[in-house]
Amino acid sequence: MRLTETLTDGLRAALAKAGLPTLDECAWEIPRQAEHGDYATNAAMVLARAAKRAPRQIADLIVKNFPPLDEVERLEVAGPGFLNVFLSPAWCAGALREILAAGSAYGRAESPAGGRVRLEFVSANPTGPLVIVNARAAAVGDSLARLLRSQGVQVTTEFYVNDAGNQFEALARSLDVRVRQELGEPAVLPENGYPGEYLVDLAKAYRAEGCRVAPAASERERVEHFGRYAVTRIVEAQRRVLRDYGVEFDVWSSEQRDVRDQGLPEKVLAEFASRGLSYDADGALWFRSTAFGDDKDRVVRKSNGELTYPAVDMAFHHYVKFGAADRIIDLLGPDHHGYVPRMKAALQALGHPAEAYQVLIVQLVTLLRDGQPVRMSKRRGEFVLMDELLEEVGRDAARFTFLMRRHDSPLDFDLAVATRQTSDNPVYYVQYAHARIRSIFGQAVEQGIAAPVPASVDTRPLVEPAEQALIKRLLEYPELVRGAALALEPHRVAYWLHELAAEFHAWYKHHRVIQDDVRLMHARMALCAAVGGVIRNGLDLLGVSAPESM
RNA sequence: GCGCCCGUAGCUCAGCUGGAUAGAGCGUUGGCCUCCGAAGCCAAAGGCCGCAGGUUCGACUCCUGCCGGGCGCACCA
Repeated sequence: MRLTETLTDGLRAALAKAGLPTLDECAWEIPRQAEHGDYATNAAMVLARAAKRAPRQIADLIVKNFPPLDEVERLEVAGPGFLNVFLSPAWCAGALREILAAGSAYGRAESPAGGRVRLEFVSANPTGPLVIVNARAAAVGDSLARLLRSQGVQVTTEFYVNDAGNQFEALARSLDVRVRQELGEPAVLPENGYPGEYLVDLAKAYRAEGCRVAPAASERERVEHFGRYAVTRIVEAQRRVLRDYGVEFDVWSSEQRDVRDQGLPEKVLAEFASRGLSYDADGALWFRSTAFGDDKDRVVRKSNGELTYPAVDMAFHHYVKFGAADRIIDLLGPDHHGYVPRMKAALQALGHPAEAYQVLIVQLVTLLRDGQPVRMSKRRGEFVLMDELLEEVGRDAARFTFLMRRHDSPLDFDLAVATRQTSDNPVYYVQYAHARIRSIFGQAVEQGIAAPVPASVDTRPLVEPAEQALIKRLLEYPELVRGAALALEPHRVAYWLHELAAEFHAWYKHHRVIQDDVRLMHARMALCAAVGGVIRNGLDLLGVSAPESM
């Protein structure tokens, strides 16, 4: 059971015993000042109105009636009515052994009961290579999946390939032109074509593989032929870069194969029609999204008979995603946020609760080098590519840097800082703490010192304030992970790890681990092992490695 | 014009769903390696939390209105 749950139970028992009204929710916080205890709650102040008594009076009653708990050394009432809890050092010492015993399971939910979540991210168009903002979305999405899974949620990660519609056609025609150019034929890119160098390379590959299009192929067949080839190759390349980044998707969905070919958009339109949620106007078919909070109604079938993109996406969400999950989370770029209300409207119209569809906006990334904006390469018609980023700064530094920021806050990514292998770079600071700990154990082995058995370590010698603080910090970890998963905010884990590393480095500087006092040495080795283990668990949630040495 | 996001130290950003005296990194200044990894540690300086109201025991946090920045407002995707 989590510590705050135990405390809440104790609080409720005290309230009952004192004849006070109970509390549905109890917020525990970790005070900034040590004098305010290890945990504090404002429960007495919250109850003041319902109980018709002064907060401090209620707090006093709670203290008097609080059941004795191993966890708690003493309770204090402070300020306007805060209830401050001081943990028992003896209990903390014992808890350290439990952290060690739990190992990689420490911080994971005990019971797997989190429902099924469909988590879509990156989903870059199959019209070119992945760029830096895709790397950010990949880091956030993958870490979210890890976080949610650690809390017992069944997560399916998904990359949705938009291999249909106008841009598919534009891509196909662009490749068609490039192939003709390879053959020495005069051909120019269409108005909305893709000018990137990569299509020239793709045309070369196409030729080299001896591919060809039937001479008698119709326009329609040419588009299909070149479009399929281009999408297949580009998606392959995207998948490869993501794999190098440590991100693998459970599902790669295809707009064409999984939605359009299944006739799902028509089914959704029929559904709308049968419920009176759509109407004809100006030769087009409109979905009455204003009935569900959108600011204007939306076209779902154009006057030329084609489906609009949102119509297809609504079908995808309703049938495919909700067909396999209770909850949908989409990570979108800021340019798509105007699109959210209509999707919400559609899903509510189709009977899904509003909270079952969540959208996280992953903001843009500005690339800097030593504080100066990195010039986009106009010649290539491209930005900074994700594989270039990985090559330059590496996977761990890239991921950690992205996860040091809230996803909805625009990010300045300084290549020079991320590349630098110094303290400027938070990822090395955290990894260094782990490597240092491994190094201590390596040193111990060299000196013929056996590591203590976690379950039987006497942790009582850990009496230094810095040691008590470290243990308490480690005890926060499960709640931290839970909170980060609940809020869908992986950056909390990154920050917390940085704090833990800082506390460890400071303690390490002032306290020797390997020494003559064997009891103390074993206790400190246990502490080191626990810190190292938690750092490893935390980094794993971020998809960042915990190196043995650096 | 309407909608969404963002204004916190010189810079980049946290602030745990409303708590007690505002946090970190970088940068600046000054210290620390005969001792388990100096990719480290210790210390100093640095703030009208954009502005003004409101809600309450209590606001960086919630509400309203301004100011400033970003992004959206298609029968594009």
